[in-house]
Amino acid sequence: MSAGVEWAIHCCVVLSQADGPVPAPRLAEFHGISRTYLAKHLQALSRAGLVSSTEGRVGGYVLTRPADRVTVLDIVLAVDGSEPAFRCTEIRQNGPLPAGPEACTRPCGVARVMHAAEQAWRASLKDVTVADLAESVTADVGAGTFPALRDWLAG
Amino acid sequence: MSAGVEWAIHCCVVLSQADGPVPAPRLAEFHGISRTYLAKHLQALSRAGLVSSTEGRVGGYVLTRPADRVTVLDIVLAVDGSEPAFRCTEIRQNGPLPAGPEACTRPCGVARVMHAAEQAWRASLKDVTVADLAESVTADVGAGTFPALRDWLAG
DNA sequence: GCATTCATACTCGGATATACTCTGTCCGAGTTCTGCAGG
DNA sequence: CCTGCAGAACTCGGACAGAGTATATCCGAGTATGAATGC
Repeated sequence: MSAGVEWAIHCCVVLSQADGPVPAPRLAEFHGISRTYLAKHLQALSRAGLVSSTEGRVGGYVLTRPADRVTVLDIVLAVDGSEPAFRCTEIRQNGPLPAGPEACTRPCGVARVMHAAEQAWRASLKDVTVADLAESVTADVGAGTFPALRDWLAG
Repeated sequence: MSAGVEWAIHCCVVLSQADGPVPAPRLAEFHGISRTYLAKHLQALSRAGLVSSTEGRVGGYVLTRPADRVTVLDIVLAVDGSEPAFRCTEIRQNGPLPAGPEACTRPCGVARVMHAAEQAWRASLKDVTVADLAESVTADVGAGTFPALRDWLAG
């Protein structure tokens, strides 16, 4: 899995606590990561419609939806792509003893199992929102975190 | 996800229905895939202890355990590695406003969510055995499939 | 006819090239703020 | 003092290299078979 997913999720949590638009370089500096590469992933979020970008001197990124309407799954799919991890190549239709296409009216058992597992994975990610993550931050490192963040963003 | 996972699973299903050892080239020919590359993945299964290899003229691969004791998760982890897909880099400890290591007594919320999703994925794969897959094959393409397979392997 | 020996053919296993995606970077297009000149 | 304008600085967006991993391949080590040979 792409490491940019982690960056994107953390950035969304920060954006949910910011008052106005936050530029990409500021987000990168806050997390101590590469400015230019983070910008690439933020572009992916923008293409997916999760964040809205404004240009100009006071521009930056803003969450388009309320934090409790943005799921972790949304972010993961936006950054890593929405294609399933497992792609069935139908090898049962190859070789000297093939199961003809007419006999394969539904996906083979292997594909069904992998698909079900991916659905379970997605369902688990869909249950958690950015708002939930923000709450967990305050629970983990203290309630003063986000006010300090806002101060740092303003200064 | 590696495409070799699909190959390995199908090969395990075939091995569960074979009477004796099956050589890697035979498995590759049956599925219409690369001989040498399949051999590499079978080596992974051998290292993981899922299959046992015998050399010599009548050698080949055999399942070490009964088919109903081999889960799809076992095969996936053997081929793709057992490391989790998501690796937390603890970027909350970076930047100008870091959450010190002393405040991070447990994994951050993001890591917890990703870990839970991966657990759900693994649990789903662990529920299905090679025996279940073999049963689904007979249900999908007919009961005469495996006898024909055994005939082809013998011939 | 039977045991022994040897050549052989077949198997697996690891070491070796290539293609593709992820990672990281750079520069151009566009927009807003700010300073200044003029009325 | 207010308004209009021009410049500049800052922003995003897409196009451009490098590294790591998945893909594909080859050849060497080892073993059971089978035939040939000697008794």
